[in-house]
Amino acid sequence: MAKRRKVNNMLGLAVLATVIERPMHPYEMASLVRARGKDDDMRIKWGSLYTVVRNLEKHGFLEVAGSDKEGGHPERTIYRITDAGRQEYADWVRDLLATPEREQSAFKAALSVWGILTPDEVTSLLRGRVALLEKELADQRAALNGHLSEIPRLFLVEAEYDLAVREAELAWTRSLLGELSEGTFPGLDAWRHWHATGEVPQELHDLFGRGIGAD
Amino acid sequence: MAKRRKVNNMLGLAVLATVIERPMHPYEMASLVRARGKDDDMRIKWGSLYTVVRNLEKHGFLEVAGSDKEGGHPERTIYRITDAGRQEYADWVRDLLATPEREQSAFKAALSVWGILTPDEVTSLLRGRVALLEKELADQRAALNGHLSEIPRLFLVEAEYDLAVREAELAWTRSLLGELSEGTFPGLDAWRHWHATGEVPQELHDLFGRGIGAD
DNA sequence: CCTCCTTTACTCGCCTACGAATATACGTCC
DNA sequence: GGACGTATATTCGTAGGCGAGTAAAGGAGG
Repeated sequence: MAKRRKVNNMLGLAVLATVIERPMHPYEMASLVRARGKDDDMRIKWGSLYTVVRNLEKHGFLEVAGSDKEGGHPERTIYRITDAGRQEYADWVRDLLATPEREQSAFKAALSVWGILTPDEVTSLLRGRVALLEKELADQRAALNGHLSEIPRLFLVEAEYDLAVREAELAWTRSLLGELSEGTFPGLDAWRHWHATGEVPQELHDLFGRGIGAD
Repeated sequence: MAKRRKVNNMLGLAVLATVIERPMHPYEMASLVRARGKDDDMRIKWGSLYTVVRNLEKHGFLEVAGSDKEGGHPERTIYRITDAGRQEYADWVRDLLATPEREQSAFKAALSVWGILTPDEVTSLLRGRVALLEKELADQRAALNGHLSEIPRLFLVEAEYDLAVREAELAWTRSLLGELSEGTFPGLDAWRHWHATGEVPQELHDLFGRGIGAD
């Protein structure tokens, strides 16, 4: 049901996942997440870290296990996960796995308004996107294969998932690009004409009256 | 380059996309976005709307075109897009189209820590996810086909994109689920053993010493 | 024509997110 | 050994996000 969590920030999940091992101070949690390469999944914002930890404590998912003053001045506070915290953690993961969430994508938003650019410009921009994506994906795939040789898949499924989804994105974009550059995308002329003359072509005209896309 | 925008909220893009047509007041922008079915892409948060509009004005992308007092008390302020606003709008769209952004997904985060659940529970949760996803996608596909019969594809690519990506997600999840339920996913026994006895299996043991996933 | 519900339209205020500043310890290179 | 860069740890300020509250207007029943 994707209920609203007391602590919603995904960084909180990373914190719980880390501190469940043993009590530690916030900075150490972040370091561990980073060391394990999971910071790629849940980008660490240093400003948020301490807020999130404090919130987790406020809601009883963490508790202070003492504070460490030796060495560094900044008096580090050590946190320990509580039973409620373990509960919340597992529950959260269950929820995330079971409930498909519609995440909003920037690219999708851009596609929904691409009409303000000319088809030719769009084509060239998408060509750039595809090139970048190809390169990124090649690197990503190489990195994954490298890791797979020393780490069990159990700890790498999220990377496999990410790769699969991005590959689908690439494939889709490529096919769209094909339609655009070969001129088979329907309405291309009207689109071009509209930008050239500023006048709305007949076939689009009535759509502007009511809301475009309205049922 | 994905530069940091003065106004970063995607709702701002929706606002610009709407107010570019003609001057209007914030509520009308939101209504139009909703009427056009684009609220699916950029979910409208009423609290954010006015903040975003005010910010767009502060940065010179919108300007006040007068205020309307007739009728409703709440004194509506009419905004008009400026040249800078048109510029920013096009620029923003260009940027979003050309630059693939790594969006962080909740599902991905969950997959990165799925190990705390037992493989059997994960399997059952994913089965649920797949079922939900199938249903949602069937609806989405039907809706898209319905729209395609009356609206040019030009205004529906973002829906096609979304569908394609979510179908890839479904396919990937299905295949993972296959491996899990047929027992072909590597390390299943170790995983199960770990949860049953609480002891870390040999093959995972050395991974916990250093950071898992560290290079 | 009075009541009540919905739609229109916006404001308020809390909470969160996070960049930037801060401050010490720890090497290391000349 | 002192100057300087980098890693360790945390606090602070504040802009922004957004739920919830407010309030008039329009319309539908009785």
